[in-house]
Amino acid sequence: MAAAAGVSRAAVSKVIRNAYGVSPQMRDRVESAIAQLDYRPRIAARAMRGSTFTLGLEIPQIANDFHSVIAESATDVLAGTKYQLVIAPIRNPEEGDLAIQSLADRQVDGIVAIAPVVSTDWLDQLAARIPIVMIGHHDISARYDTIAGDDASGTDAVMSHLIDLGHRRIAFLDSTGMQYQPPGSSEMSPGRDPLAVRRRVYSERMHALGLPPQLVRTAGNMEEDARVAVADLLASEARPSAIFAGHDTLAIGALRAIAHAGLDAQDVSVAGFDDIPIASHPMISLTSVDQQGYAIGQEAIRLVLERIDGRTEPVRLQMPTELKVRRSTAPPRHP
Amino acid sequence: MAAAAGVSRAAVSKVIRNAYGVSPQMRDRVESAIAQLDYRPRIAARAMRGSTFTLGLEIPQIANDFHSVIAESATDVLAGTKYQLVIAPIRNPEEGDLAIQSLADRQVDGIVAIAPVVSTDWLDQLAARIPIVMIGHHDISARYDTIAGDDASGTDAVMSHLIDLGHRRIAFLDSTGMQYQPPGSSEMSPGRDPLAVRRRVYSERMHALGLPPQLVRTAGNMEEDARVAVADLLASEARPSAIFAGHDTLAIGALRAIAHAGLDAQDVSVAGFDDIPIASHPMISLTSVDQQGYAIGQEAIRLVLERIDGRTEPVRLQMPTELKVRRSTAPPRHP
DNA sequence: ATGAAAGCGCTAACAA
DNA sequence: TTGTTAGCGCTTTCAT
Repeated sequence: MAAAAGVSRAAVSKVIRNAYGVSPQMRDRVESAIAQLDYRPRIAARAMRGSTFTLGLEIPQIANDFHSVIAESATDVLAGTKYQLVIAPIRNPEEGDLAIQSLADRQVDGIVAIAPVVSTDWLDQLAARIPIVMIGHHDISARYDTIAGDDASGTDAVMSHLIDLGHRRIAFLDSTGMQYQPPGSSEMSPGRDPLAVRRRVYSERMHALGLPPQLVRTAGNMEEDARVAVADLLASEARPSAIFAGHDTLAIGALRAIAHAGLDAQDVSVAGFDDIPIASHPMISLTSVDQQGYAIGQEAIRLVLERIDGRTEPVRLQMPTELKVRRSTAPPRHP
Repeated sequence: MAAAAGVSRAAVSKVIRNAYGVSPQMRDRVESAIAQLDYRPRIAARAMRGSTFTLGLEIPQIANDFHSVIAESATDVLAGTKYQLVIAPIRNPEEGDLAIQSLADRQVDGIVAIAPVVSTDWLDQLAARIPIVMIGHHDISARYDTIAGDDASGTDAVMSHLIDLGHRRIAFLDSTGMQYQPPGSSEMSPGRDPLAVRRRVYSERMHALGLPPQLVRTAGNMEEDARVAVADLLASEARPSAIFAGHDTLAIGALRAIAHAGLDAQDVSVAGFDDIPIASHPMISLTSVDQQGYAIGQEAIRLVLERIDGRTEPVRLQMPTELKVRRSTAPPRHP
C-alpha cells in the first residue's frame, strides 16, 4: 500500500488515523491511493499495537426479546461511529464466562455483558485490562460499571397489583441456573442477579401476608421451558390464581399453557418482567414491568465508551421501573 | 510465556495447535505452564499468520425473530467447537455491505449473511478471499453458497389457501428497501431477494384470477412500520379482506392494527411467512409459511465450515416450505 | 513534514 | 524432537 502511493507506511498510518503531521498534499496522495486500491487496514495488525475499534456484547439466550432490544439499541447508538458492535451469543447465562473470555481474547476495546454467571472476582480481574459494563446484576465493583433495573421496586409493584386484585395463591415462575461456579472463582455474591432479587422480594411480600410462597422451577429460560412447567402446574393440585414470571419470556410461555388449557386471566393471571415488545400486543396484553431495555442498551454503550476514553471510577446506574397493567391480570374468579 | 515454561515459542505454538512433533513430556511442561500462568493466545497475533477461529454472522434487524432463530441455531451448532460465532447486527438490510466488510476487515474465517442488500458481483469478489454463505437470496454464484426457502411454493400455498377460503381482495404487505446500490457495484439481479419472489408470485396469482394486485408499502421492516401501514389501510376505502404479509414480523404488526380496530380474521385475515415462534402462540395463532429457520442456520454453519475445510464448488440449497394454517385466516365475512 | 526502523505475539520453515 | 528465525501489517518513536 505504502509503496503504491509512493510514500512511507508511517504516512499512510497517519492519514488513516487522522494523526498530526500530514500535509494536505500528502493526505490527498494517500487518500486517492486508498480509494484506487480499495485498501482496507487490517484490524488484526492494528490490534497488535493498540485498539480494534470493536465492542463486544455478551448475550445469554438470543431468543429472549429483552436481550434483542438491548442489542438493537446498542446497534443504533454505534451506527455511524468508528466502532463495530459484535455480539457473542451463548445458550444460557452459565456460559457467560466463555463468551466474555472469547471477546477478551479477540481484544475488543470494551465488553458489555448481560447478566452472565461469573464471579465478581473473575470479572474484576478482567476489568483491570479491559473496560466492562455489566447489565442486570447488582454488582458492586470498583473496576467495572453496572446498569440494572430497580428489581425490588418493580417486583413490589407487581405484588401489590396482584394482591390488590384479590390474589392470594400467587406462584413465582423461576428458572433454574446460577448454580455453576466458574473455575478459580470465589462464590457468587448472593442476590446479585435480577431473578434472585425478584424471587426474594416476592417471598418477602408473601410472608408479610402470611401466605406460603410457591416457587415453580422451570428447566431453563426458554419460553418452552415455562410452557411445560406451567402445563404441569395447571394439571396439579397446586394451581395458583396468579403467576408472577421471573421475566417476560417465561410469562409468554406460561400464557401458552394457560390459553391452551382454555383458561383466562380470571382463572390464572400472569404478570411478567421486562415489558418486551410483544407484551403490549393487543392479542397478548401481558401485564409487565417496564425497565427501559432500550435505554439500558444506550447507557451501556455510553459507559463503555467513557471508560475507553479514560474514566476509571466505577458508575452504577439503576433504571426506574414502571408497571404496565394489561389484561393478563384480573381479579380471580375463585380467590 | 515460552520463557516461563523454559521452552521455545515454537513448542508452545505446537502444543496449542495440537501440531505434529511434540513429546509427551514437552506437552506436559507447556500445558502446566499454560494453566499456571492462565495464558491465553492472542487471536490478533494468530490472525497475522492465519486464522482467527471466528465466524461472522450478518443480521439485518435483530428484532426479527426469524433472524434470532438462525442465530440461535448457529450458536447451538458451534457450541463446544473451536470456533466462536460473532454477530454483526445492522439496522436494515441496506447496511449489509458495512457489516460484511467489517467482518472481513476483522478477518473472520467465514461469513454467513442474511439477505443483505449487496450486489452479487461485490460479494463474488469478497468470496474469492473468504468463505461466504448467503441466506435468503436466490443468488447463483460460482464463489459462494446459498440457502433459501422455497419462496415460490410457499407463496403459492398461502395464495391458494386464501383463495380457497373465498378471499378476493387480497393485499400484499410489502416493505420498501432494496433500493440502495452499494458503491462500485453492478445492479442487483432482479428477483433474487425473498420478498421480491413472494411479491412476484402473489401478483401472478392475482392476475391469473383477474384480480388487481394491491401492494401496501410499509416504511420499513419493523413491526411498528407494519402496524402503521395497516392502521392506515383499515381506515381507507381500500380495505382488503385478507393481507399476505411479506414476513411474520410485518404480519404481527398487522395483527396489532387489526385487533386494535376491534376486527377479527373474518373481517381481515392475515397470513405471514417464516413461521416465527410467536406465530404458534395460541393467543396469536398466525397462519404462516414454515421454512425451517433453525435448519437453515444449521446448514449455513455446516456449509461455511465445509468451505473453510477446502470445498470450492458452490452449493445451493432450497429448503422446502410448509403452510401452517391457524386461526388468523378464516372465510371472509364480506367477500 | 516525512521516512526509517523497531516491535507487537504469533506460525511456519528451517536448522540443529 | 527441539529451538532459531523470518516475517505477517500495522503504530510509534526517533532521525532527518
